[in-house]
Amino acid sequence: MAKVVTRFAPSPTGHLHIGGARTAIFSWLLARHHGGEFVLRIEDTDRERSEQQYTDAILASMEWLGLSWDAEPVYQSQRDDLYNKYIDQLLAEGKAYYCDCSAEEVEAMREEARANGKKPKYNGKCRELGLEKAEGRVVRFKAPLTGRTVWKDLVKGSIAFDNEELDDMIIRRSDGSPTYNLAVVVDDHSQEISHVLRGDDHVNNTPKQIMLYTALGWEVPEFGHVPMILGSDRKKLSKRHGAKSVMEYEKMGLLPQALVNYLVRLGWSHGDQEIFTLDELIELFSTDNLSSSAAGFDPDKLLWLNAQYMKDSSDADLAALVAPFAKEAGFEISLEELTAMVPLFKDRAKDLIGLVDAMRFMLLADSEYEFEEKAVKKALTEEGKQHLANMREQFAALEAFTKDTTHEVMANYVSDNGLKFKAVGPPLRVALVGAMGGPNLPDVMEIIGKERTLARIDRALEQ
RNA sequence: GUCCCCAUCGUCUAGCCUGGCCCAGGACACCUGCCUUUCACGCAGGCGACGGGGGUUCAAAUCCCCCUGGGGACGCCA
Repeated sequence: MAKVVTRFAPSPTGHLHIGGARTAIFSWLLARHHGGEFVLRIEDTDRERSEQQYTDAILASMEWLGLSWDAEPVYQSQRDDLYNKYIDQLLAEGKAYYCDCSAEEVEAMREEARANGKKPKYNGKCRELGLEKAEGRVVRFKAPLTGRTVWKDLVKGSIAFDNEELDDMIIRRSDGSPTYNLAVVVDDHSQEISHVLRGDDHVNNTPKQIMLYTALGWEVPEFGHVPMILGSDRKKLSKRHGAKSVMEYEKMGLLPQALVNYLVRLGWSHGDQEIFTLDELIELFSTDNLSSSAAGFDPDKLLWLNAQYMKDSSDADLAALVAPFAKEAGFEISLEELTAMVPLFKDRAKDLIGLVDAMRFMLLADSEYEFEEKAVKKALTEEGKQHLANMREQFAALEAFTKDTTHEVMANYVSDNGLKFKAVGPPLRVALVGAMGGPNLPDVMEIIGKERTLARIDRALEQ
């Protein structure tokens, strides 16, 4: 196979959404799998809606996801000369023509076609008029009137359109700027793109583009149209489904690898495997096992995957990951301390914000962590407090204050007094945690240390 | 309206091309139990699908046709 070059071509009119991210990932994987190149193109020809801040945000999201690109991004807004060169070429070769039909006229043609039970389209009025270049005239592509345009789609298989369905599209606007389909073809060709992977919504543009390639005498690239992502209810993805930008998932505390893994798995599979490293993905990826039907987005499964990645992270890595979230929540804590705490909590949260939440009682000062009323009532009874006071003395006497020694104190206290663990566990838990849930007590004590353990017991005794 | 695409558990999917190994496998979610001082995690089990109808065949989730349903596109947006 010739060199594989894929691309991702976002238009900077908003943040990078998960749908776009997914096609970007597929394109990236295809290139990496073949040892080819992955390039970026910013489709900013819509000057009204394009903004630099969105380009910056999209690139930042790409980086966060780990999708490296191989050359400086190309900006369509800076290539008018190139587009014009080819539009002029088509004009010179009689494959395009000037048209002076007004918007109202064209709209009337569409209405008429629709009334006749046809697909609404421009009727070719100026096609053979031989109009000269003039202010306010657009350039239209002289599309074939008969025949069929067919291609073998990488994900959907053979797709065919009757050329009769298509009209003479505008390739240069009256203000002189090129339109999307023209610009895309010129760019994909000039950037030597071999495989175009893009959203399903472009299927209808493909025959038009193929015609342009043919008219320009260029080789047609491979096309693959990835189905879109729907909400879990199979309806169009919207805000309330969690149709968010990549950036929002970053803010929620998702790991980029988990998001990538989830998105890839949504519409692509390799047998029963659910979790893939990036290297595995690169090695296994093929458009052959891309699904041709739309996929529903399931936030629960995404979270589950994220939890798996958190569990598999090293303590140091996870600590570095949560650090900004802890800070955001107002906690000043060193990376060392976080690294020590994280193993107790890593499998108790599904995202980094949840992780900070789980650690909250420990992060809070001894004078500030809160007691849950219900738990206090249940565990800090007179009897419970008595046991607490007794154990406090033994903890205080400990020289080495570790999870082993504290556990030993508890175990001995239980057996010496003929008690059940249930008699001392809950009160101590409420004393240290403020609630009934949480990690193993000796582990907690070892981390917060003797002073803080005693301080917390003292506070509990006052409840 | 016209054209294009799609159709397996609630959701993501395996199987479909190369019919029999599938009274359909895995994962998430859900339910039950186990583990545990608690909450999670984990483990074990359970619930749960080939959209409908016709063909072809000894045999169809798999091949063919029709229907239905869903999505997309029909711009001087991308």
